[in-house]
Amino acid sequence: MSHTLGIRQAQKQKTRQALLDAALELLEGQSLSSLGLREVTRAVGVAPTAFYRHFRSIADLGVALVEEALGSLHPTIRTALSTTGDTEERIVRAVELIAGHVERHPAHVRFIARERYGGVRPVREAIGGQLARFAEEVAEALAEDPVSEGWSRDDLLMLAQLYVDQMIMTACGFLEAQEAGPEEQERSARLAIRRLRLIGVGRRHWLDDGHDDAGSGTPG
Amino acid sequence: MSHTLGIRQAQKQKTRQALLDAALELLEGQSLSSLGLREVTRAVGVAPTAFYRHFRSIADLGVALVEEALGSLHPTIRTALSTTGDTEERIVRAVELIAGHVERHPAHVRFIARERYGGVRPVREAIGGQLARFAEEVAEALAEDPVSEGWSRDDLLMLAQLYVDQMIMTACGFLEAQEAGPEEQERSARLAIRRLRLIGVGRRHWLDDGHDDAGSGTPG
DNA sequence: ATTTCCAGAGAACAGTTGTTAACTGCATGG
DNA sequence: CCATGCAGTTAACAACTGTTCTCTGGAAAT
Repeated sequence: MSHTLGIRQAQKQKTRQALLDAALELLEGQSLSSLGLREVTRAVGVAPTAFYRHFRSIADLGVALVEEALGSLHPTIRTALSTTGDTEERIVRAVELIAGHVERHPAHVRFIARERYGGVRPVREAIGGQLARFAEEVAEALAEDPVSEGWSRDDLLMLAQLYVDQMIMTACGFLEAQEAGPEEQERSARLAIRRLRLIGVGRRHWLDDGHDDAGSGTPG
Repeated sequence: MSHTLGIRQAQKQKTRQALLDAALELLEGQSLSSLGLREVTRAVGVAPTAFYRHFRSIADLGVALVEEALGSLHPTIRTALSTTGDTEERIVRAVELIAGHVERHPAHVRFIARERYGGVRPVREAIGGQLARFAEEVAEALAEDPVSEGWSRDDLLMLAQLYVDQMIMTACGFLEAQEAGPEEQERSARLAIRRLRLIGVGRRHWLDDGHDDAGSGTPG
């Protein structure tokens, strides 16, 4: 691992990264299923056949892009979840964190939003897998919160998924607001905060009303 | 309107509908931005040039598909919102309604989910416009509910959008569950119900805690 | 009955696509 | 130092794309 990889491998990874970058840029104006192999190689300035040295197909490249866009986000989320503070503070912090991420990696966010239900099955599944991992991490963090006392594992996961979906929708909102001026971004932020607030209120009062759900079926 | 349109116009509309249907079917395996004009006409069994008699471009056809998929949904939603009953009953009713719609028009739902953040700008905007209309209708219905006493117009719209987004995500869940067996559909339904329940709890306790938000800025 | 109109057909255009094959040059391992 | 491996090139393939122009048959209007 610590061994500096040779000139050969280094150059290969460089072109591979160039392909990924070019693809991501081209994807700002279209979907993955319409992205052409030649289109990508042309943008990089490399022969079409060179593509096959790195990816089996465009779908394969798409999966790699998912890894790049979401894979590195796990530690960020973990640290964000472990920050202490007032409920309100944590909400604002989370929204700011999302806003920052969208501002720094807009193309990545757009790609994920676009391909989450996009036309390329393997990519869809890759994104779904990563989001499921996020949800589990959030659920884990929620479980350690004293507010979650008495919550079933199922309900915790439900709430975690709700938070993950909310995170994505907030990111999408910022993305749309980004090309509509800063005052729209501000509006998006305030909207996201209020949404999270409302979900938080629901969370704190979840066990107040009786939830005699006969279908939950998790007696353990 | 009541005038029976001539043989000429009738045949034209028939071809137009055939193009829409064929496109929708082809879109189950790809995104709109990769759908070819010739691909569609070939599926219908018509000359490629005939396409231009009905649509200026594929994007134009996409917008027409949005109209078809979402336009007819407004009355459904309005009636669904005006049904009376217990909070829990209404939630279950709503989820059942979504499940039924997905089962009846899976291709339409898939299309909307896929193109909401898809690669074709006019289609994205058409979907966004329709969803905004939905949100306004929901907000209107919420305003008449006694639970909404004391709510600001802004907060009502926030909640309405949350419900609309929830509707779409529930529909997407059913779509994914559809190709995974009935027990997965059941699971999706129960998950959606609990989500709506939690949001409902948050709604009922929204005004309990003080929300001295200095940034809302809607004094009028 | 005759003219007008127009949905759709047909052919052709220049470009594009993914994929195969055989190649070249250079970093690498023995 | 020399042989091997392999990233990237070149050329060619059949198939496909959107768009234009010209044409035709039959419904509609006069």
